[in-house]
Amino acid sequence: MNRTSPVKLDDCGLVKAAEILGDKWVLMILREVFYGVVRFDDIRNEIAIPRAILADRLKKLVEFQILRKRAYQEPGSRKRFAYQLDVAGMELVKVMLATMEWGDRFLRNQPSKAVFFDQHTGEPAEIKLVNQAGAELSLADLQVKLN
Amino acid sequence: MNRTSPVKLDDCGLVKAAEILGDKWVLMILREVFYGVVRFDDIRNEIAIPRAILADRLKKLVEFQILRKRAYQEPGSRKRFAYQLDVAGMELVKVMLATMEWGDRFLRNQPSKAVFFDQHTGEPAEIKLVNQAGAELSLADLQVKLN
DNA sequence: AGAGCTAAGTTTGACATTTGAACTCAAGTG
DNA sequence: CACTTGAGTTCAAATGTCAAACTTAGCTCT
Repeated sequence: MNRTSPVKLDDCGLVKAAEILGDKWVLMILREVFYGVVRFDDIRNEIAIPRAILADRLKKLVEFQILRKRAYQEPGSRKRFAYQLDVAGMELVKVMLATMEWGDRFLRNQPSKAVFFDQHTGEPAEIKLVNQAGAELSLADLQVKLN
Repeated sequence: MNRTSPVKLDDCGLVKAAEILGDKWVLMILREVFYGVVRFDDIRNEIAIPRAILADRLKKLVEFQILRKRAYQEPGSRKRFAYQLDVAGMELVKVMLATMEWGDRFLRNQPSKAVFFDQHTGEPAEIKLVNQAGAELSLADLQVKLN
């Protein structure tokens, strides 16, 4: 039982992350982009998000270099825009997969419809909390140290 | 470039998770609880959340069995309530740590103030995306299969 | 060249949520 | 018994969200 947390809000990555990722539309947009749905109207059709909100959130995601906006042209079609994963976006893969797994397990109570594999070996890929030896840990095994 | 995602919204754990975790206050409340700050007014002092919002979010978190509300009594003090992690809440550890790491790296651009260790061996604990052999994978190594 | 279509937005005004401040209420304490 | 404290509720004002209508630029068709 602590009365205060050991890390100040300004020094906490989770707090900073919450300002962007703590929004249901942001998470749903990112889901689409991870699945390769990258155009304004395609995203809108998928998740039924209001246009103004989608425009606003995409702008934010681009600002934070989670997505980048690129013009592209399909053969025989006019120029359009695609919102692709930028560096910070690609590195969200662990957050996204951990969240998806948790949601499947505790909110859907069903095995995930989408399973991810190492495309080189064909083995299933997993998110794990491990020590240096590779042994899996749970919350109770952890200890915090401060820098 | 896909026009639609391979998984329907209703079948997606991430979409369900977004309905709860897609809220900045929920993430900040959970941060506090993970750090052992578990009382209404203590949480409020830490993160400056409006009372009405805190009451509302705690209620939701209890409904979804992420937290549970317990009366307890400190010696020489009156009865109070604590919001502790429930089953689904403990299993959020990977989501929380992955999010914290990402925030430290891409939004703070600094090493995390809090580092987590395996308390049995003293080794640092890490969140990893791995194949069955334990080799680390990145987004580009992944392939999706559908159930 | 002009009319029409389409992707990607912006604007609008109604509706819902959030906010900070004030209030409540029950259980101890001096 | 008056006072404090933890854990909320209630309230009006500010802010955010929504669906529908509008805008704009670049093709395409004739």
